[in-house]
Amino acid sequence: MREPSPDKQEAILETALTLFTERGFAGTPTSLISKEAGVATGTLFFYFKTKEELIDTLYRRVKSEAAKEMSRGIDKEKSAKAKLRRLGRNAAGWGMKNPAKLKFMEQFAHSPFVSTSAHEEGMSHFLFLEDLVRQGIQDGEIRNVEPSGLFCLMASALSGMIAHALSTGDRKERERIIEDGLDFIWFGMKA
Amino acid sequence: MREPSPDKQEAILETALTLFTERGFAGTPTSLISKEAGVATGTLFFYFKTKEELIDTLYRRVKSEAAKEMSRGIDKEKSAKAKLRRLGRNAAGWGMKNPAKLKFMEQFAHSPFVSTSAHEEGMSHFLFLEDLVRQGIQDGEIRNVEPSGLFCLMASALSGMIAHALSTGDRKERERIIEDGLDFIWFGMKA
DNA sequence: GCTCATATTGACTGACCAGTCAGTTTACAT
DNA sequence: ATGTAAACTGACTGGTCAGTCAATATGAGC
Repeated sequence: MREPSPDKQEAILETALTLFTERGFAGTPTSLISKEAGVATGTLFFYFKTKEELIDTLYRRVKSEAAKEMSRGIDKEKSAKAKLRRLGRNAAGWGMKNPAKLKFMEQFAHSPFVSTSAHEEGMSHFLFLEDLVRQGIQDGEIRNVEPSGLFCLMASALSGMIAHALSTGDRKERERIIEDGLDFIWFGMKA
Repeated sequence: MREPSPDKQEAILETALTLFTERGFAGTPTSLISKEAGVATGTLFFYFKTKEELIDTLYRRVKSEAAKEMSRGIDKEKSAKAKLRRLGRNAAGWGMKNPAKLKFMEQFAHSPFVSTSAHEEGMSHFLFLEDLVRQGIQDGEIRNVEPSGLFCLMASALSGMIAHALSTGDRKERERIIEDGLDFIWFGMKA
């Protein structure tokens, strides 16, 4: 018997990530992915039944990783304000370190190539964030408006902020953009 | 001689808009577009040299229309706060009335199918917004941080807000989402 | 009505590509 | 060593589709 090689699957996923962000889903033939990943066409289809399954897996992974990185250490903070700020900084840090994954998320967030179920699963990882908002409202730290609305506003502002921070090469300026962005979000939410 | 028919070109663009948002760029064959638009394949390629030229034209048009609608009547307002609120309401109103166009913009904002030049032209229509922010800072109404950063934050929050408002059918709730969103944005910006 | 330029048609083509499969290699068990 | 189950290979195929083009329809000017 032989064991499936996590290395090969990983190589395929990583290559696909880069190529999909650079050339789009339809613009990248599976043959190119397998070639760049150093495996045969057949191998790609051994690990992923279809091209769609490949992008779906990729989407789930990236979303899940992003959510995990963002939530890192927020229970250590006690106030909603501090939690939110920590979360924002985590998000920014991850985005700076993984621009390809970030671009991938943006590019395929509304894409019909990614299945509805993958989109839903991706969303689900960020639900803890809505709870965080809800708790902040209960504690009187956050303005009492519909939490799901605040969550949307915060998430999109965050994403816009990171994209903008990435557009400059200067580290100092990036930090300034991030701090300003976090201020914007906090002032928008606080009671 | 015969004149090119604006009607046919319009029908093609309108059909393409719907199909692209529903099925993606690569997912919609030109043959389907022409069929649904009620013209022959050849006619589509008479009005648009390539499929890319078609989506580019569409992108430019939609972005330009969106910008125009958003800026409607903002010179009537005197304060930055009032201008911003008017702009936000315009944007929301347009988005509610043109969900397909909005979805198209979101879906293709980061798409490699749309040429760089079309992306740039699309962006350029929203530059007046950055000036508005700059003016507000000068007048002491808006917090003194880099205007381009504020612009990004505002734009992404706005877009997130509209998408969220569209997800409910109830008119009253929509209005609440919009008012809450505009508050969020304003509190985030004001001095 | 006739002419002519151009709009319109749709069958066709050449290229491309997702996914298959018959065969080959690998590594584990006995 | 040998058997064997599963990983791996890559040439191949069936289908699809962007874009072409020779033929035809249309309408403006005479």
